[in-house]
Amino acid sequence: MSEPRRRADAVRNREAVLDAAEALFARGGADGVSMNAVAEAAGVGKGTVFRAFTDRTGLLQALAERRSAPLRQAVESGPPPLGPGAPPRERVVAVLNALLGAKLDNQGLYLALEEAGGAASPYRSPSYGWWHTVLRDELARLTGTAGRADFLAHALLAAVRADLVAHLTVDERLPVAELRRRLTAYAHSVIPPEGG
Amino acid sequence: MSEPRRRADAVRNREAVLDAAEALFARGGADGVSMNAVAEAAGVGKGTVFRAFTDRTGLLQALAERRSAPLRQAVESGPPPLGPGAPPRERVVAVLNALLGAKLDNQGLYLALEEAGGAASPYRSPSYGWWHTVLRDELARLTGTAGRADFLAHALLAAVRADLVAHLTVDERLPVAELRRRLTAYAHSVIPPEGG
DNA sequence: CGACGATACGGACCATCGGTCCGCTTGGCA
DNA sequence: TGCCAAGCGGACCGATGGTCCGTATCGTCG
Repeated sequence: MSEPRRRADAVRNREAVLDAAEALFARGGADGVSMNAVAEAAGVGKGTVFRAFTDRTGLLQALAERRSAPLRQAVESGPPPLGPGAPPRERVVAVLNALLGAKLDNQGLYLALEEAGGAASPYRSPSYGWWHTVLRDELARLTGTAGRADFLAHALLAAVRADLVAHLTVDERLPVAELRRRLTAYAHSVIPPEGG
Repeated sequence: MSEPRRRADAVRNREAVLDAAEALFARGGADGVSMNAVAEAAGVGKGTVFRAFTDRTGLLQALAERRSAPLRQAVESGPPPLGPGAPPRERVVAVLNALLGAKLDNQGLYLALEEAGGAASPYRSPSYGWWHTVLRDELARLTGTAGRADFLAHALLAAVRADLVAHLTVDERLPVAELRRRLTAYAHSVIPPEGG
């Protein structure tokens, strides 16, 4: 069961690749961030990148994982309203807004991550499952049927998808503050009241 | 201003390509439908495909256009509840359900269409704009502020995105009837009441 | 400390894909 | 019937994700 021990240089390189890729996404946006570019920026061979992350999707997921770790931590065990304990309505809205924030920073990364189809569909990533579970469980405390909470969670997450967010802020030039306001209003109107 | 007249063989070939591509998507799903494959299946050179449709996105959009023309027609000038005239709530729900139906048939096509990023983002296609306008205008009759209706329309459309639909029906094995029920319930709960 | 096997490196290499180019063919009009 | 613009097709191109394998390095054990 124990992991077979990783060599020191492998660990070091993995970190370097992660850093380089993060920088590339932060700087240029989504385009131009090819695996070749990442390897070069990290000062590492291409094979090294693929050994560390299996494929492009693996790299993107690891990257997103690292970037959103604090947020997940806050949701898992931080103080309300993000952490457990707040009334369901408030917590769901807080989580959605936090997620929106993550997509706004890291636009390039999340665009790349959600673009993939087939086996790499965003819906198949463990990360999506995690967020969906959090929302669903919280919503289940408000709605009668489980199926309802389940679909509602999907719908709410769909409203903060990276490409929609990018479209609204970049193409339509909707100010971020306004976007936040609309998302919040929408979420409030969607989430059923306390009385089920 | 007049279109420069198209040669007969060009028209014929265009149709052949459309048919071949449609068949490919209907049969195999999204994968394997490369431009090369389409050209070959149509019994036509690759250059011909690109002259007729400019690029891959053009082909996909033309394809989707053709497949959904009757639906658009029905929404534009058909009988209620899909056509104009029905109460906003019912019409919006009807349109969403119709859209869901279109994504369920033609899964491969819509998956391919929504996968694209960058300049070919689904949100930049005229088709999306059209559906969004329809929903927004209808919703605007119910909500106070325009911005609210606008975002709500986006959110509702996001709930029937091809990859989400595929995830629910294929991965989660959610029966189509159940999906329809949940979508309808969700839409009803989201759309503000008449007095809104 | 030396040596040996497992692990990792790197970049040449490969297959595939969307898209372009251009010499040849064909349709349509006078 | 002859001319020429419109169209054809498939070889070709550049980029990309992913693989392969000879070589270098790590870490351990005697």
